[in-house]
Formats: sequence, structure tokens, C-alpha cells
Amino acid sequence: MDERLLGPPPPGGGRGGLGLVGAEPGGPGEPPGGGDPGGGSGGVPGGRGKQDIGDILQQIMTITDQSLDEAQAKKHALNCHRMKPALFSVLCEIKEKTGLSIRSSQEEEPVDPQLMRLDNMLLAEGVAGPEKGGGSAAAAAAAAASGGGVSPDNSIEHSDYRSKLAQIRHIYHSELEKYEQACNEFTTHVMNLLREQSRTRPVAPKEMERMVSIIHRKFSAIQMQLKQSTCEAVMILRSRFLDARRKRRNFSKQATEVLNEYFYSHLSSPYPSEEAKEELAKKCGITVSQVSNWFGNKRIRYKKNIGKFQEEANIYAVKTAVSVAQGGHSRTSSPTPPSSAGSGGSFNLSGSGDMFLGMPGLNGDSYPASQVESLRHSMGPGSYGDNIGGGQIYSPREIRANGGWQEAVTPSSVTSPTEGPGSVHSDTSN
DNA sequence: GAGCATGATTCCGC
DNA sequence: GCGGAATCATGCTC
Repeated sequence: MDERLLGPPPPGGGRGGLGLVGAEPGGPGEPPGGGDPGGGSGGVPGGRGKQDIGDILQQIMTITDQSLDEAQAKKHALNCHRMKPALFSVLCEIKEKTGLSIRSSQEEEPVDPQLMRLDNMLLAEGVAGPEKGGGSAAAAAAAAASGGGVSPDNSIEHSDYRSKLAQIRHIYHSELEKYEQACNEFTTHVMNLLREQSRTRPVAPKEMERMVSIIHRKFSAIQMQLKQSTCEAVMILRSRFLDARRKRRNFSKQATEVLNEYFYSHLSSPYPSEEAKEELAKKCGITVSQVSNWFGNKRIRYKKNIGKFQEEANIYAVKTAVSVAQGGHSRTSSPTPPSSAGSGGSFNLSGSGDMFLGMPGLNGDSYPASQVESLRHSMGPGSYGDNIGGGQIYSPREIRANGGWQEAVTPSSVTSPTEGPGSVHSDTSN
């Protein structure tokens, strides 16, 4: 404790109080030199100075017991007292030393891991930080996750996603700006208050800094809530976007036709190569993954219920046959053959040997002999042989007992004309 | 709204 | 990693 402050209070103290009021330096009614408690020396050299300080302290201690007017008058006197700066300085020093009111702000502000996570996420999503196309990276990543190319539908969804993300970004930044503005205003307000208060009580610069840091902490807590809300909004948007991608949409008729044509023209081995998948995907306006899905589903469902697909198979067989007869290539002849297909796997019928066609159409009409003949040539001997004219116009490939696909290359594997449509040789048939 | 069709996803085996 | 199988979820038709 500073000795200067611990001087014994003047006996009777009341005199000092009155003296203090009258001791206003340069104040009205101040007798030159007479009311100066510390004399002209400007310091506290002797017992008188100590007594003055004691008087001041006594005044301060008793000010609450006095009437408002009296207290105001004393307060004013204290404010104007020439010893006030020195006293305040000492008090500030004591406050700093005791460390009660001023704690290290750094100790209280470890980097919040949650805030870090939120910041990182907002940065990654393109909400915080410099604008990078409104989260197009995230949208692209999501598109990649969907597996494969980007369909026109996807681009629409991406733009929708981007615009929604841009909205979130806009709201986030405007709110952040508001918070910062409010924080600055409040800080200024508090600083003014403290400056005002510093006239009546000792306010150390460090105390002011601490107040500012407290205000910033409070506002950063609010900002964290904002960041949390923004993250939640992004998450919701993202999940909705992903859900939208997950939403099933039937392929176009033309796409299904292309896929079916390939499937039925490669029935012996309906496993398109990567190149074929890409080609099909391009033709159908879908992704390679969707092509894979489609073939996966088709194989299984075909195998499970060959009878049901009989008619469909006939239709595509006829279509292919006609196109072969007309030009030797089907409409969808471009995809490259699957490497695994023993048939040669080309998209066109010729050489594929996958089709076993009876020439009567589904409605019983027969195809012109010229077409039949051309098919005979294109498919080679033994492809459909004597089955032309039979009740069965199409025979599905046999499916091996172990569930695999078996290319039926001999007429023996062709469904007997005596068997009804849908009668198949399959362990997995219904 | 029920039932079926169909694209997508998941799990599992190879 | 690919394909088979089961399953889910949605679209479509009646």
C-alpha cells in the first residue's frame, strides 16, 4: 500500500471536508495560497500533504452518508481538486497490482475449437472468405459424389444450389456487418461512459481495454451463433440438394429405347464396356453410373422374370432386325463392343449372334422374305435356323444354373416352337 | 390409394 | 472395383 494514502485521518475529519470544498484550486472564493492543501510545492512533502490526502479519502468515504446536494458539491470539489490526478493514478496503480479487476484477457480467450470448426466449414462451403463462385466447388464436389457426368438436370440443380448458397452468403455477411457495426457502436458508447466515469473514479487504461475485450467477446459469442445458424442453413441446403439428386426420375423414352436395344442385342453378354457405357450415357443424356445402374437392374429383373420381358425382347429384336435389314446397322450402332462379349459385342446386330429371331411379327405379320434373307446372311448359319415361322419369335438366352449368362449359340438352346411365349429354360424363371 | 414400374442405394462376394 | 441381390423410394397407371 502506498504510504501516502495510509496517512491517519485528521482528527475530527470534518474540518478537512470543509477545507476541501473551499480548497478548490482556482475556484471561486479561493484565497490565494490559503486553501492550497499541498502548498505551492505541488507535492506531498510533509505531514500536511498526508493530512490532505487523508482528508480527501475521508471525504470520499463519507460522501455516501451525505445529502445529494452536499454530495454533489463535494463531488465537484473532488473533481476539481488538483490532487485528483495523482490520487487517481495511485488508485489505478493499486487496481493493477491487485489484479482483481484486470485479468489477462489472453488467458480468457483461448481459440475456441468450435469457432474454428465453424469458420473452417464456412470457408469450405464458400460462405465465409472471398467469394469463389458461390460454392460452385461444393456443388461440383456433390456432383462428383453422385458418380459420373453432369446431366442437364444436374446443372439446373447446381445453379439452384449456387443461388441459394449465395443468398445464405449474402445474409451471413450482412448480419455479420450489422453485428460488427453494433459492436463498434457499443464499444464507443462504453468507452465514452468509461471516460465519463474516469472523472469520478479511477479507470485505468488496461481496465478500458479489458472492457473492450469483454464487449468483443460478447459480440463474438453472438457471431458464433450466427455462424452456427449459417452452418445449419448450409447443411439443410446441402441435404436438400443431395435429396433432390437422389430423387428418381424416369429416363426418357428414347433413352430407355437406346438402352434396351443395346441390352437385347447383347443378350448373350449384356455387360457394356466402359466405352460402351460412356457412349450410351452420351446418347441417353444420363451418367455412366446411371447406365451401370440400368444394366444392373435390367440384368437382374430380366433374369428374374424372363417371361415378362419376352414381348419387350421381341420388339427390340424386330427393331434391330429391321434396321439391320435396311442398312446393316441399328440406330445405335456406335458404342464400342464390350470386350467380354463373345459375340463380338458390337452394337449392330450383324455378327453379334445375340438375336434369335422368328420372323413373324408380334401381330402375326410376316416380314418380307428379303429381310429374312438378309438377316440370315447377317447372322450367319445356325443363328435362328428353323425357328422362323414358329410360335416363338424370340428366344432369350439361357441363364446358367449358377445364375450367370450363357450365350446360346446353337439352335438347341432356342425355345422350342411348341412352347408357349414366356416359356424359358431358366432356373431363375418364375 | 393400391399396385406395379423403375432408378438408386446398400450390402456382400468375388 | 464390379456385379448380383435385396431393398428403398419415387413415379406412374388405374
